[in-house]
Amino acid sequence: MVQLDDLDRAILRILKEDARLTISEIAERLNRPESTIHFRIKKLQERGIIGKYTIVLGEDLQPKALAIVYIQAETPIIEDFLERYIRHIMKTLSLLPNVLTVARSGKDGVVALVGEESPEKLNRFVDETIKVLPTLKRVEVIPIDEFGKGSGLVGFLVGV
Amino acid sequence: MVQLDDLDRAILRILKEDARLTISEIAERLNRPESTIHFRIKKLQERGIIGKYTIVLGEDLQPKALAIVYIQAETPIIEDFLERYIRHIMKTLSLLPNVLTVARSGKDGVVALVGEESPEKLNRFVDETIKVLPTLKRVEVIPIDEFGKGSGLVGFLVGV
DNA sequence: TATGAAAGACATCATGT
DNA sequence: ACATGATGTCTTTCATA
Repeated sequence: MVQLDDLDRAILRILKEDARLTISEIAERLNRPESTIHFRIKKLQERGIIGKYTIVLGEDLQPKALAIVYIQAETPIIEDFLERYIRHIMKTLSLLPNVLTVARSGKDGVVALVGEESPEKLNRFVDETIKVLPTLKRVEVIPIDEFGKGSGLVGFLVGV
Repeated sequence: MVQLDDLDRAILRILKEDARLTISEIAERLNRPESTIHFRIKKLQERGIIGKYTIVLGEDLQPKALAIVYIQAETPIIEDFLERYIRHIMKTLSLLPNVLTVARSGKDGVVALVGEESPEKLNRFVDETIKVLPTLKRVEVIPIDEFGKGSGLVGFLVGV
């Protein structure tokens, strides 16, 4: 199992806020020697607790209108067809730049997080790209109007 | 407007992959002088196109079972009550560590991304913490079983 | 595992093309 | 936009506890 002490957690929280702080700065904030911070971070990386370092893009590049789209396919006679059809939908959606996330939901479902410049474009996208997919039992669109927690995820997901 | 040329985009893509690469390494990959890369990155930061540098936590710290939970509140006689009630729900959920994201959806809706160690715990959480909220018209649980795109978001959102 | 010190690598900045 | 060089800072390593 994963064992983290207070120092590890403190370091992780600081890096989450700003991964570009230097070891010396972190050391200063936590009142520890640089070599200790360096050692801990190295271990956290080796243990895979720090998965990777990345950037979050700013608001200018983020889509202004977001929605979660839940798709449910009709259950066909042949079970194997459903499986391949779901995979196909996921693959297709994944290739679109305005589809930020694609995930499977149960045997016959797919959820996607979709972003567009405006609510109108978003609706059009859903109508013209998703609702036209054949043999869908259900398409549910859940608009996202304002984040209360985790708003950073858009800048994290959006591509260039 | 946001204007990015190919070099900017190339740099952003590289930093998204690994924000700890040195300027010299990036310069080498893109066959450009270090000074140019340094200049571009500085500009990207100043322009707010690079919002922040952060870390993504590894799988060990991530919840194994995920679901999107969509809550719709009953529309009350007094309009202002709905507004405050929705805000209250969002605030409450935001404080819970296993609630990774909270967002508003329309006038009467809240969407949350919830994570737990196991599907059983996840169900229990939904039953005991969400479904018990008063005056809900609807609670929809969309399980997330497997990511096709954007899987990194869990490690990005999870706390320590 | 923690620490201190020392060596090497790096970012940063100024200047000029 | 690119090149070069000077400077100071940071990372990294290693010896020691």
